[in-house]
Amino acid sequence: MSPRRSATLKMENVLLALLDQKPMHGYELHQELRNNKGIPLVWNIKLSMLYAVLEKLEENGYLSTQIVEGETYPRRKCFHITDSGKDILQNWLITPVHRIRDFRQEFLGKLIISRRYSRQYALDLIHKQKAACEAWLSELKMSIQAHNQENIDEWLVYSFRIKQIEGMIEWLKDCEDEFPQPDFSDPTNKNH
Amino acid sequence: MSPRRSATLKMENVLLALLDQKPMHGYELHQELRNNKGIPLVWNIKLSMLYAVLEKLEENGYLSTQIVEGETYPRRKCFHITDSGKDILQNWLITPVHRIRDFRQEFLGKLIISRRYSRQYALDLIHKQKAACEAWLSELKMSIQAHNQENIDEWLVYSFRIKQIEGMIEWLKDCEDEFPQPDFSDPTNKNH
DNA sequence: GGCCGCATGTAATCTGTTACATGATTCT
DNA sequence: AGAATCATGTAACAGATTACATGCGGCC
Repeated sequence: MSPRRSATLKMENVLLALLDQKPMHGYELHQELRNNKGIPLVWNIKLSMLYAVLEKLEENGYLSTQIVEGETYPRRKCFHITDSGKDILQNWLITPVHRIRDFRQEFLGKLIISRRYSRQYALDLIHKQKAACEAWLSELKMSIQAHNQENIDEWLVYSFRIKQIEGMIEWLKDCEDEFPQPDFSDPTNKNH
Repeated sequence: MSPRRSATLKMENVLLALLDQKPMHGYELHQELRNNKGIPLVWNIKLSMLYAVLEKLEENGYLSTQIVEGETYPRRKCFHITDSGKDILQNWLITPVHRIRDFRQEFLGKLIISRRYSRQYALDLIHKQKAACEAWLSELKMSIQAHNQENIDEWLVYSFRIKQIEGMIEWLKDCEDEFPQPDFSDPTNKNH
């Protein structure tokens, strides 16, 4: 009864993705995160916090658990991703972020994760995000047109956002070019 | 005894700045914020939250209060900025932000507020922030040099940050050019 | 009388983080 | 025996935000 109401997940999806590769217990997951090259640059989580988040994900039904009594090590609580968890993760990975402020952490997280699945995944995400950015850009350019006289404060804010988004778009283009390896893990068609 | 320990202020300085112009009560301050053109674009605060923040600022000694019993209106609690509050505000206004993620909200807030004091204030802030950005940039360029082979995840993160900061620097330069009015509120020398 | 604007706040909730508690195994 | 690592959590605290409570005065 009363599964804790799920606020929309953000970086928690990173955990789902790691557990989608292989089931792990909390401590192991934490080491996996620390050993990772890219993710710690955009997301850090303390061990005690990790346990709390995993519990929340379990309450929401995205993870199931299994106690493993070991003879050579203390008991472990092993987390498996559920079908519901896979749905949530899948959906997160193909959806661009909808707010500028979510780009620097959440979009980078998505991209790093999506690249682990396949190059095509990552490129699709990049294309969708570029479209979203271009929509923001044209909206902002209308805003700045509408207000450009008199008010400098508005000009400051809007022109800054425009510059930011232009940077994002340029960078997304760089990314498209910068994924060199032809994808051989996903040959020409969908899931086998 | 035990004045609530002051976490470093961020956007609360905006309130100090408005109260530095003239003392106001909470409700009035809130309207002042809403009527403002620039600030609501970077910072929104609900009325009930505002009261809580004002109380915190008072406990920290940055504001003092005075009850005003009116005959034609309900009783008001009028907030005045203290010398201590002026120090904090002054210091905030001349200090660039030290983390990239504080730029889009906190730096824009500083700049909008500093412009109300004088053009020279704003230009000084811009120069300092540009220097800080350039320091970040050269640090990041070293990081990306050190890691550029093999690891794409690191490249993603560092190259994005570099692009962001380059955008900031360009925009700061645009700002310098875009403050047209020769400052006549601060003629040639310091506070009279 | 009822609603809106003025004016102030409290209580509850949610989120994130840190500090602490516990205990087993392995290494020296 | 003592320290480090493995392993899991709870309790406490801090911060932001929402929802709710209260009461006056003026207008329709």
